[in-house]
Amino acid sequence: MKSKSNVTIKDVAKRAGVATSTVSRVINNKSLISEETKEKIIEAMRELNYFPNSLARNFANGNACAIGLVIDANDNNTFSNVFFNKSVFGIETVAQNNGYNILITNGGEEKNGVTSVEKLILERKIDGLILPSVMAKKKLIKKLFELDFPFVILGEPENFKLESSWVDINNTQGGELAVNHLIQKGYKRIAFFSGNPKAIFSQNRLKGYRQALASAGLSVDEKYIVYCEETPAAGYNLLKEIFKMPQPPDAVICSDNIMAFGVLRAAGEMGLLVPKELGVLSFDNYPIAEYTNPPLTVVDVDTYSLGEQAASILIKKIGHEKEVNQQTLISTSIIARESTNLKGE
Amino acid sequence: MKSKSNVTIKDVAKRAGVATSTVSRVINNKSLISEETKEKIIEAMRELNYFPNSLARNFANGNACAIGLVIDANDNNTFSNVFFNKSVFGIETVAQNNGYNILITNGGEEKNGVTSVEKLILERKIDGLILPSVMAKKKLIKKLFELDFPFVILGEPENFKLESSWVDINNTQGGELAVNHLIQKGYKRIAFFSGNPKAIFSQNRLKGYRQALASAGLSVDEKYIVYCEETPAAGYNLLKEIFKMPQPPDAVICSDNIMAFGVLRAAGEMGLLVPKELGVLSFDNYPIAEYTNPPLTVVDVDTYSLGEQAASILIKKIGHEKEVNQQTLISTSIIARESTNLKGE
DNA sequence: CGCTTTTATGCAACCGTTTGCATAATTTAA
DNA sequence: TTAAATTATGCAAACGGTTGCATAAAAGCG
Repeated sequence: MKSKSNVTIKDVAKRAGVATSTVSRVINNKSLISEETKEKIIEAMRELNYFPNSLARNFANGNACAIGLVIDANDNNTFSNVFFNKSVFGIETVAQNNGYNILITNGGEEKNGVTSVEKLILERKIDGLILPSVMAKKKLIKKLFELDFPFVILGEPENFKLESSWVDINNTQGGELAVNHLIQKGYKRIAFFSGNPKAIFSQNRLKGYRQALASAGLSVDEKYIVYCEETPAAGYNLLKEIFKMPQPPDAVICSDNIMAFGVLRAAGEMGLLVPKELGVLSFDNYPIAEYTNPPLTVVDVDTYSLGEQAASILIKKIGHEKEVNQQTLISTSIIARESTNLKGE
Repeated sequence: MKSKSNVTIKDVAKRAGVATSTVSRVINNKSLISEETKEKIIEAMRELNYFPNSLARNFANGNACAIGLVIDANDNNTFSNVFFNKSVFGIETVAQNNGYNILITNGGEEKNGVTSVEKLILERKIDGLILPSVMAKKKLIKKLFELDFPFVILGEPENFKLESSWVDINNTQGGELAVNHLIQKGYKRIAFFSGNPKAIFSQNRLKGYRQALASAGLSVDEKYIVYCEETPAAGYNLLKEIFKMPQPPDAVICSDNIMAFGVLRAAGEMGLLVPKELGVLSFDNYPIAEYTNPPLTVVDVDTYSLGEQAASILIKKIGHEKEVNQQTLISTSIIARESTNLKGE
């Protein structure tokens, strides 16, 4: 059909006066080939401008050289999600370096009882799967085990936590880091404006928050822990609300930059000086974080590494029949900016 | 090698008591098959839980069912770039619906005189290419023509503008829209804070700006047109600078949200009321735009559609031997917010 | 120096589909 | 009623690699 009359391995073999198997062995540098024939073959390949047809190779080898990446069908902001994007970049880089392509798929839809992910696997389009924890439903994971199909979860999953491989940001450590930074700067009454309490990352951050306060010998005031949406409006309202308390906090940890944005605005309106009278710290380092007024101290999460790790674990799994499961946590770090600089150092 | 002992077309044929060719014809619903055998075959496929092996299909058909997407090797922010991401989402969606995968590749590196893009093509890993205009260098495009390989450029290119297919945001119309909106709101002296003057999109926006002013019978004050980096600092400095003029502008169009951010901060410090004393409008609608103080009026560019268009043009090209080249412009629209609401309507 | 071991290469089957051509079965035309 | 046209299906050769097995040549050994 689509011919373009291309050079094949046979042409190379003929030209070099050897069998196709020998050429194949040179391409894959397998077994022992004498230096002499090797050079002859490489020369022939160059002369004919030969490139191995990857379709034929994949077919013969029975692997697609592709890894599937499930995206959240319900979140049509997935692609404007910085968290997601940077990890995709990490995945992409590692995959590329190992000769794998990325195949993005919508996790949701089901057709005649077969999900699109399942179809991808059964049609042999992918050799492994990376999926965000929100997509790691029991049913799908069971299916993957059944098919003995290699996969890695992005973010700590709710189910099969021990039986499967996953990579996550060390949110507990991040929560500790946030509190320790604020304490070290001189803040004493630290509130926590959390996102969705059902999300595991929220729970872990809170865990770190509690641990760090305990280690510092400070008590946890449950009224200082509040859950809300990750919007500026929520941050704005929450700050105004919490300052009605007889003893309001002197610092706030926000689970999101956008929320912190609202907190800063509210502080401005209330005439509260940041960082003198209120420290503000947020998880994640969005591009806007350095441009807020004052610039925002953040817990930086390295989602690029997250992606890198996920991909390299997956590729290892694809290679070896049985691999021990692996759970990896990526450490966070503080980027200190003006919003928590209590002593004006 | 990697067996997993899967059901093949032969098993289905045997089960249904027909030849493999007949099964194949049912899979591809080609030529005429009697309803009777068709049903028999479909039944057999269901019973055996058969899924066609896409590796074998791709090999037999000689197409990879994949489209390459070149990313800018020099821009390691590519993946945090909202513009880019939304268009990728659009490309992805269309590709998926047409049975194509996306294969992302780094445009830059060259090895033994062969770029990675070229390698992808020669190894038959992709059937078509989408590349951003910054990556559409003369050398590469010539190569693509030589190989008669289908491609679409994302953004108006500098070279081969007429010979190749491309899709872009209608930046000229966007520039007009911005000016018209401001005029309609009652602003009279409109400045333009542009990005890189060498970028074609900047030139087009400026063209629209001039055209709209001319249509409205307003003269263009060249001192109102300034180029700078797309950072808050640049916007901040530029506004302070321009207000040293004897007759400063009463509105500013920024080529980027981040720049507008700096302009708003400078206005705040200078005691300039937005929108009463200064209208501020920006290209692009970042998530922060609705959370600035006051919320920012923007020219919204639909990069999702941009991606969709690019992908569907490419897929058409892949299908038909020769297709007339196509240049498509995606219209922009105004999202009016408080920052240009001069009359407090 | 003959025999075993090692090294280098060729032969041919195989991977699972697709498809041109041949043929059998059925319908149409005259 | 028979030849021609149409419809439905099968046969087998591709597609371009990879790889187990066989074998020839070279090296090592006693």
